[in-house]
Amino acid sequence: MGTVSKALELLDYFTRSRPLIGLSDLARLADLNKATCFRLLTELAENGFVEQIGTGREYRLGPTVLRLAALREAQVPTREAAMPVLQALAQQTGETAHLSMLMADSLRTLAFAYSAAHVTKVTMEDAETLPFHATSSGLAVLAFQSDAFRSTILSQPFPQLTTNTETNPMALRARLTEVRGLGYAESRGGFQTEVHSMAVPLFDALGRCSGALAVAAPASRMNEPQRRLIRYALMQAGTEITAIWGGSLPSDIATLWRLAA
Amino acid sequence: MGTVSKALELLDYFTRSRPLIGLSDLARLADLNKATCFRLLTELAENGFVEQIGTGREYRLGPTVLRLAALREAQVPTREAAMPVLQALAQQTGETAHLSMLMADSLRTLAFAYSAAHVTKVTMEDAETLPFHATSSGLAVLAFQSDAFRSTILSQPFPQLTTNTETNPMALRARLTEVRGLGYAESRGGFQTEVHSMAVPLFDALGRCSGALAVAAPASRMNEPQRRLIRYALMQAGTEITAIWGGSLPSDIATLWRLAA
DNA sequence: AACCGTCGGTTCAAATAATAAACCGAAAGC
DNA sequence: GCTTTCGGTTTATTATTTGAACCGACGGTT
Repeated sequence: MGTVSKALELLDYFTRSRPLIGLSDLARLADLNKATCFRLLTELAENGFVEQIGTGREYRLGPTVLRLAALREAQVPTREAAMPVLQALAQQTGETAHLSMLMADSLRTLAFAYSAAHVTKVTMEDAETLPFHATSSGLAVLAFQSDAFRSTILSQPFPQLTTNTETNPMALRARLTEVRGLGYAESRGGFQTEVHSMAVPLFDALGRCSGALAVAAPASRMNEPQRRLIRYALMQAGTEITAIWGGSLPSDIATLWRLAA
Repeated sequence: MGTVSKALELLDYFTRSRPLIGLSDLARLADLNKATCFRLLTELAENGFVEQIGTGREYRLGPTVLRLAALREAQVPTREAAMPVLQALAQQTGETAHLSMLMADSLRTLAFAYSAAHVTKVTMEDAETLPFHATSSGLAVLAFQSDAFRSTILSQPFPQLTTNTETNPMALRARLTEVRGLGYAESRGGFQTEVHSMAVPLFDALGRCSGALAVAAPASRMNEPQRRLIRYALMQAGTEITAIWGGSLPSDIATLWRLAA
């Protein structure tokens, strides 16, 4: 791994629940020598990707990321354009909705919306990576990738995150085939016990599946009528976001989703 | 300059008017060997900071910047929180309003808002760097920096951008003193002929001046009543944004702005 | 259809930049 | 006042980056 990647990966340690990180902490987290970490942070800071709060204090993400994001959104409206749909989805289903995107071979949460319908809800405090094998979003996205990409992912070992996590590559392949046939994916406690979720794939302007839209709920509220409601709402919202992105649904998906309506 | 900075600086070549850049073009722009540029781009792409459109085509900013920006905004609401004020300012003055922030020793445009009042207006197509010596925003920000920072900037030679650009360091120092006394800065065609602008400094939670708020108009519309209106609106909006940012105005500025009202 | 320039991408020896351990002084905890 | 940890610095050693030349593919010209 090159130096540049090491520096960029430092940025990944900043999350909603850990927005401020000190030099020594970060060096430990990233398993880097403190001097190395310092030099990388200094370079990031010189370019405004991180900044220090007071004097000799912790680091946090800097203003440059805002500027870059504004440019990206100006060219490819993704997040802002999808937010209203995401919020409507949360409200409509009464559960937590979230949008994830494929970024450099890993699936990351890009945005989420809560519903006020219940006091208990699935919270999304971290901008953490969503494992392909254990989340409905991961399955939805993986199902619609190229064979090559899918095989690369499936050739790596999968951690057993809960007692319900499917880790067998053969069984996962079968589930992916099933997902392609249904047009949506489901996870029942595979990522976190007590959390069930459903997800649909999203497609960009080139017809590639570049993300997923999901609704996650406490297992206790996931009965059959609720599943039907969420499935329907997801397909509607998925169609909408794909359209906003200027993407087009593969014709078989379009058909599946129309039939489900 | 380290490898990391070289990679990060590649991102700076993406602007609103040049959102897609090919490998060879970028290598030329950044004055890098094509192989080096390719390796850096590959690392940036592996981390989602850039992406390629089709196959073997140009590069553009990637989705990772959105995720980082969302995190930054969650911790330090800057852009989103200021947008409504910025839009109101544009509408109120009938001219183009823009917000800039100090990022790693350079002042960059973070957001802008147009007014529909006139067909001719100052457009902000590029997210370019604002020169300290030739823009009202630059003067407003520089006036409120530490002596050390100010001296560093003033020790570098200034390009003569228009016939009205002030490039003499001594004269600039005098103007900065004047800006501190008035609580706002003005530029009459120093950056672009035919563009006059006025700006006020913005302050963050630690009392540091971290950006500026400006209104730019065609020179032909900048008469004395209009100047008064813009000055007043800027001070109002500046107070508001500083408050939203959790910052506090230096007492002398607060006094100046109150008296002007 | 042969030519030309340029594209994105690759190779490999040579050169340069990154690394890690030890070391600061300062501040915080005990 | 002792100990630990902090952010930051120094240094020789080491591994990575670099750049010229090269590749096949593509798009115009002639």
